[in-house]
Amino acid sequence: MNGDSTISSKGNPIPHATMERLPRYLMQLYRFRVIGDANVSSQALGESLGLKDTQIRKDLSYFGVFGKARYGYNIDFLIDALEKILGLTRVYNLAIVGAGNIGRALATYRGFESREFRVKLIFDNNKGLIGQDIGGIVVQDFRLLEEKIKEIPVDIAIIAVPEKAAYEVAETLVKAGIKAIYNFTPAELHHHEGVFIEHASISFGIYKLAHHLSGHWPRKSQR
Amino acid sequence: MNGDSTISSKGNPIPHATMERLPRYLMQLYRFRVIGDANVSSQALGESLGLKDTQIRKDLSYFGVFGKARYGYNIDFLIDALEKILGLTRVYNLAIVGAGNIGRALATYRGFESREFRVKLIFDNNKGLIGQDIGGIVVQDFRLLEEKIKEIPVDIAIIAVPEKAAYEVAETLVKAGIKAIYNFTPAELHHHEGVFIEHASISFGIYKLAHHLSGHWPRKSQR
DNA sequence: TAGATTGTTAATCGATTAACAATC
DNA sequence: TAGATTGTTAATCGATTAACAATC
Repeated sequence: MNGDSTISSKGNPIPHATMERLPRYLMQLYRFRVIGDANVSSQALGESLGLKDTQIRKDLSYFGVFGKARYGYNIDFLIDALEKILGLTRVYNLAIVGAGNIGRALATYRGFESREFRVKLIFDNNKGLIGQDIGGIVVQDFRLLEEKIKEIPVDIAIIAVPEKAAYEVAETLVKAGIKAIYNFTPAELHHHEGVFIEHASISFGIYKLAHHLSGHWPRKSQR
Repeated sequence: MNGDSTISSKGNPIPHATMERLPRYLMQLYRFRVIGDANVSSQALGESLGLKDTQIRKDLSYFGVFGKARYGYNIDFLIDALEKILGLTRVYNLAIVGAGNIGRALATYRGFESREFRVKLIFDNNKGLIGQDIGGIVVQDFRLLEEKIKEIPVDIAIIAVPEKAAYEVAETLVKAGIKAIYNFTPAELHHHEGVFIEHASISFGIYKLAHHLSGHWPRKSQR
């Protein structure tokens, strides 16, 4: 979508699809570690994720050599490698824009806090919400964003406002120097040079389910 | 991932990627309609979504003929067609399992209610939550799920519980006859024959942002 | 009519998988 | 050693895009 090319440690471009899978590999490795496994084969890992073993080996091969023939992959070592690849070796400060239902849920989402993502700031433009405490953080006036992120540097901003407001919020974030945006609205946010935007659409997935359940569509028709 | 093949009105299989894009087309067409446009070219639609015009035409061509040379696509007609394709011509009853932060946010999410998705039931196993009212719906004991969905038929179940509990919840849902599951946990849910499962991962997207921001990974190394 | 835009075919590009030598 | 499993090459598969005749 954007000129999204990352280069592997061997100089090859990393397929987009590979990058999508790595977090799933990492999560599954955590699960294996919890149950006490020390190593895992590409076949076992693939099976647990509904993927072919060759897919796993190819994906990992972009980043170097992690396995041993006959033994598979050392889980601790591979976890370490994937954490490095995914940039999970440092802490990321998050700002959430929008203190409505979704924003509040994300502010206290354990999946962020249990990893290296720390919600530091929450903004809204609703006077009824400004000043409220959400999980230990006081909601700030959105108009103070630029000022506040000078005090507390923010790595990733989450947009959790109504769709209509999302475009303006994105503008403001980009102008304030934010380089990574996680968009929880259906808004189409593009064209911001040098800014990474990830879309986490809440409702799009349910359309696919609806399509599956209904299983019909119009025939040729019209003119 | 699963043997996910849908067949178009012309007998061709519809690419997975196409199905992912259709909801975005539909949303963008709503936006064009709101501002009063009557038709749109594949070029204009593509530009607004960061896609090539040929991509749009090819995607639509799987389902039949919707455009007119020289005029592009009639927006009302195309919206109608896409709604049919996506199965948005009927109402879908939703059940939410998990009345924590995410579950609550989804229960009152406008993006569902404003479309043809109606939250009808909310379940949890936490005594402190059972009996609570969330947006007009009383949280029920999860153990009563099978019984309750006999009274109120449910088309799609949303899983919004802690990951650990997700596997068991999915089992229960499948046993109760649910055919479509929208999974908001990082759990890997597979292998349920005849059941459509969509994953709406909240945290995976943020790993991609972290990777972009960090832009490093291990070199060859180890043995 | 002339020009714009469609739907579709063919070419390109990218991602997955099968096959297999290397190796533990 | 024999057998299992890796990393990688080559073949396949699928998705995107360029090109263009058809058509409004």
